[in-house]
Amino acid sequence: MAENNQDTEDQIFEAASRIFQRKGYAGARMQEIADEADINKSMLHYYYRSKDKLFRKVYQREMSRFFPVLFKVLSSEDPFDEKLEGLIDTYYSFLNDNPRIAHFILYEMNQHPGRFQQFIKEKGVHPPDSFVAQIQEDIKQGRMDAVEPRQLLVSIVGLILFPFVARTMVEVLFELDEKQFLRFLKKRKPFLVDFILNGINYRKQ
Amino acid sequence: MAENNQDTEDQIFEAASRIFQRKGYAGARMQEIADEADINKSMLHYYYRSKDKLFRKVYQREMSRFFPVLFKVLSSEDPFDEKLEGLIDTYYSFLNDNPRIAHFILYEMNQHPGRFQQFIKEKGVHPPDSFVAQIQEDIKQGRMDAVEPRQLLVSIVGLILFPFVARTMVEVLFELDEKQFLRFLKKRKPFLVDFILNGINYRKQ
DNA sequence: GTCTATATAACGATAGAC
DNA sequence: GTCTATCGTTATATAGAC
Repeated sequence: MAENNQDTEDQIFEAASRIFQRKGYAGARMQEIADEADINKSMLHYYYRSKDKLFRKVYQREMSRFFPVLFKVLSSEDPFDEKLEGLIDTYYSFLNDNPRIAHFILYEMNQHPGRFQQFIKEKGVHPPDSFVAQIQEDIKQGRMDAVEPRQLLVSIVGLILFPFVARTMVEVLFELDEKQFLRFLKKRKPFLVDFILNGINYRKQ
Repeated sequence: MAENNQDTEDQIFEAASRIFQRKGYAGARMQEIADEADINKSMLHYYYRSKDKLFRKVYQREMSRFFPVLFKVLSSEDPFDEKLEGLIDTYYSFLNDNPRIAHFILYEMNQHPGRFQQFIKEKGVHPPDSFVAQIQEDIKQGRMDAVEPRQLLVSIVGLILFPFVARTMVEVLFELDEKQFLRFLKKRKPFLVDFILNGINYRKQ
């Protein structure tokens, strides 16, 4: 009882975030969010007016969390191989703490491309120029094959994200329980570093 | 008018398949499916009883289309590099004809893991043993690095699927219109072959 | 088999007491 | 701010005429 304003508001928000990530906008129920927050359903409307407005706030925050994690690492000064390792480590622990976020983002993004585009423009989110420049320099210096930076970036992100997005597929087809799946992920980190560096013929000088 | 039984039934089914793939189960409306099929809404219930039953049939068919495309190519007798090229070609043209299917499958799979597992067991779907055996043989013969076959398989599939699943992300972040995106995909095919073969240090003998 | 009309239930949202 | 009760809409599903 007597839990008030900011606490209640946050509690609703976090509950909504979990439910929307789990069920998507259309599949989520206001009653379900209220139950998850252990709060009366009418409080949701009191603080957020409507399901749509509540969803938009959740959407904004999850988007704002997802992309900086990715792009911040990419814009560091480290050489490519170290950067790659850093990215994989950072991304894996982030996705481990937010196992549904990649799914949520990919799904809602395709559901409302316009909303996503607006978000990206307003926030000025974009792959760091310095990353592209670094790759071009590495190619010029003969440290890697002449690859298209965008193809490489999509490949790296895809390789990292895919097991999280397709977790059920991996678990069921390979008959892994949760523990075995986590071991699979752990072994994937060194595998990916080797695989990607080999893939572009990276050689440190 | 006067279009009867099998035709009507199929028309409903195909319309439902498109709408469910576009909106997901929760987001799809029976009225929307009826409109898409250009058929009276009560016909949906006449032929399929309920939204749930209609969805399950669509789910079954899309699953039954998706996995064989993947696993059939993998179980061929071709050497690894040719198989890889064949897989990329086949998968790309399949995904091109069914641009929403990967999304649909990944989403509904995670929404009902139990249903997916049941489907996989009943249909006996699994990665072909011959593919694993081939990789082990190639490693033994020194034709590729000692990689874990499952990590490699997940990587290949992820590299192919990701741009389709994250299409909006790629288009918006790279500021590509539809035509430019298709060119990106086209250039991706040779890129992927090189990238993957290099990634495991494949050398033909 | 196909249509219109309607039952039934679920859900988002609001009113009003405290 | 929090609760209960309820309104208004929309969605699925069915009844019944043709």
